[in-house]
Amino acid sequence: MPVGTPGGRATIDDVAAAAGVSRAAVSKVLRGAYGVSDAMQERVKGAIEELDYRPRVSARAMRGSTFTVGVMIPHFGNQFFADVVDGAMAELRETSYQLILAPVDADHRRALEALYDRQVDGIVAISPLVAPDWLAALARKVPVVELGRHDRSDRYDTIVGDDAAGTALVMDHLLARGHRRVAHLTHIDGVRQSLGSTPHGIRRSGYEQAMTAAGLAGEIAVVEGRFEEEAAWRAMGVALDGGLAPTAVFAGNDDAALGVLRAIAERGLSTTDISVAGYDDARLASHPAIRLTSVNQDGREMGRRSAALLIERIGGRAEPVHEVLAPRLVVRDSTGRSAGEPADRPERTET
Amino acid sequence: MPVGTPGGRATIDDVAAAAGVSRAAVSKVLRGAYGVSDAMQERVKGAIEELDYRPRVSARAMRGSTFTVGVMIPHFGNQFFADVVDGAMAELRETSYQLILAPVDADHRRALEALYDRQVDGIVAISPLVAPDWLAALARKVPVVELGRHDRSDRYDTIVGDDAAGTALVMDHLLARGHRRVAHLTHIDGVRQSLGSTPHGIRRSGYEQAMTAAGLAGEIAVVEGRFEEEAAWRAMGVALDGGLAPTAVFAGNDDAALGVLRAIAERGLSTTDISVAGYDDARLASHPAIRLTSVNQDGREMGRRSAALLIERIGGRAEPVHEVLAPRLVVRDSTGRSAGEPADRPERTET
DNA sequence: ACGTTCCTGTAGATCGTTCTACGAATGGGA
DNA sequence: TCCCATTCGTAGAACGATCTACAGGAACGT
Repeated sequence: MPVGTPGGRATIDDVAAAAGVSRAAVSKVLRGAYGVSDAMQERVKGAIEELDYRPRVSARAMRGSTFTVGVMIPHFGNQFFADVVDGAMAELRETSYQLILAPVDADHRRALEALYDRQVDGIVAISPLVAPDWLAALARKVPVVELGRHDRSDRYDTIVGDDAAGTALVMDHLLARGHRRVAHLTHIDGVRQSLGSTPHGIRRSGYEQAMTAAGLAGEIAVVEGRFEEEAAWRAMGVALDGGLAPTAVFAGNDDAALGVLRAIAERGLSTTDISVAGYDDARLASHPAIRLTSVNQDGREMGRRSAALLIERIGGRAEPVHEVLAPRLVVRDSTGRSAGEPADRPERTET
Repeated sequence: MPVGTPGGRATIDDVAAAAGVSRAAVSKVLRGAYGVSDAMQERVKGAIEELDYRPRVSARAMRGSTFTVGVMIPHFGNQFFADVVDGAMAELRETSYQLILAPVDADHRRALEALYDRQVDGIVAISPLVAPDWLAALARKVPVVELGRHDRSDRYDTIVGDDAAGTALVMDHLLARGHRRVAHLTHIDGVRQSLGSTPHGIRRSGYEQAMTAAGLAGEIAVVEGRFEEEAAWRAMGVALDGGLAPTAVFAGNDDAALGVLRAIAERGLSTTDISVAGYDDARLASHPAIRLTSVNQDGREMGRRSAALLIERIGGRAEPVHEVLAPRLVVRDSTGRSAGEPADRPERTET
């Protein structure tokens, strides 16, 4: 955009007038449609350049599509979600689709509606708390791909990590190390029956099952916080001060794990006293100052894949696709470095 | 949105038909305009509810405004930027404006154009690399508030931290601790003369000035990376392996500082060997596992303030506003914990 | 010379809102 | 009874693109 027109915005009519052709002709050139001579092409492109003309998406939206894809993530600053966005962006790079994000402020549905109101051609969302039938209704009007939902609607596609398997990996690891007083930090939402269908719900019940199966039902201790560093830190602090004394904590995600680590460190303890494991394997987990055991989910790949599915949906696919990705445990020092073991030994992976 | 209309999307005409009134009447009710009886109000609202009608933003955009504010940040996953978005969202919460984000993929201008094409009513952007006159041209067509630009256009408002002052705080601190071989990790962009006007440019030249003023011109060592953990880690690693042996590193932001810390730790060193300071004072900097000395800029407040300025601009203000925020140094263990000093002493702040 | 075909370009309807200008009641005062 | 205000509601023209249907002309074959 060179220094543009002085007053308002140039329209397709301005371009047509400047090039001495009809409005329809300009539209043809813009869309690369059939029936345009080289001479006209030339003149129109010149006029577009000169007037610094850019078609309005809103006007286009009135007929047909916006070539815009909406992405909704519940929280910025979460590395995993950022990776998802990155992946989706990479997938869309070579297409004519532009990506926009709707930030979430408490109500997930409002963000989805905001995208819908703006007539995006499709939506990629991480909104595990939204009711299935509400989502199905939305998906009837605009293609939707959901990340992290365990329900299987035939109206929207889903991509989800196998949270039960991931949780089992973590719990097996901790229990194998001899831990008995294992606590869990969960994300508490306003919704009731989300236990079986949300990632945090499944991680929580997976924890409880694993404890029960190991004969440790009596040791089950769930700390209710949120999957953000600060909230988790606060909740963990309260729990510790209230007498909770676990030897290991399974935090529902890495941000929460960071909060747990903070709470522990503030009380003069370290991961040799209380082991900590997280979930997501955000980049920071591998940082030498953190060395957090975590469950790897490839956010970038998930984002990429979800964008690809969405494009298929926009292209007309009607049959639902549901993909489940296998998680991978990455063991680091935050759990069970035995005394004397070197701190910088290579990471180990279990699938 | 209850389970909605079966086929396409309900329009204002559908609502009018259902309520047995004219299209104009429905529009009046929607906008809360004058000249509506209670009875009609009632009927129309009923029909809207029943049909699950939501006005299309695109159609509204054809006449007047979209009540949408666009935000552009260069990079997700950066805590500081996330705070900015959070602040802007908080400021807009009670207004009728909705916020959308455009993610950036290499070209900052493309993201800004994407927002412009979608006819947002105003733009908040962090795009220090975009040329001033290009930005001025954009700002002539849509209100723009820029964060982190040191130029003062009278077409767009700016909010910026005093990077020169912040840099001086860091450098004074490091030099006062007796460091002489202080290196700097900068962000390298494709643009030439950005030295004097971008935050990273000013931080870099501030570093060079401070070194020169201290008679250490010969010790100046600038490592060129990017302000992301991974890129900074890589660049620092190369530099260290290439023989660079500083006693302190001033990283241009906190993400970069994390990368520096990683590179150092990987080589068997710690912050007692090489002090590290960052910039932004992201939440993570205060984490007990990191304890990074940094320069605090209140991202949330900046975001809040920029949204407020934007609303003023949209409301018609023409005179430019340029605000400069004073930074504050937060000293933590990553710089100069003297041997024997306890690790958990309270943080100190210098302004 | 005439008809057919192909290639370019145009007219004009259309999408879903907003909003001005106007018409139809109603009620009150004279 | 008539007139004028006031109130409530409607008709219809925008807004800026897309895209179908069509018109005009050139090229070609007979």
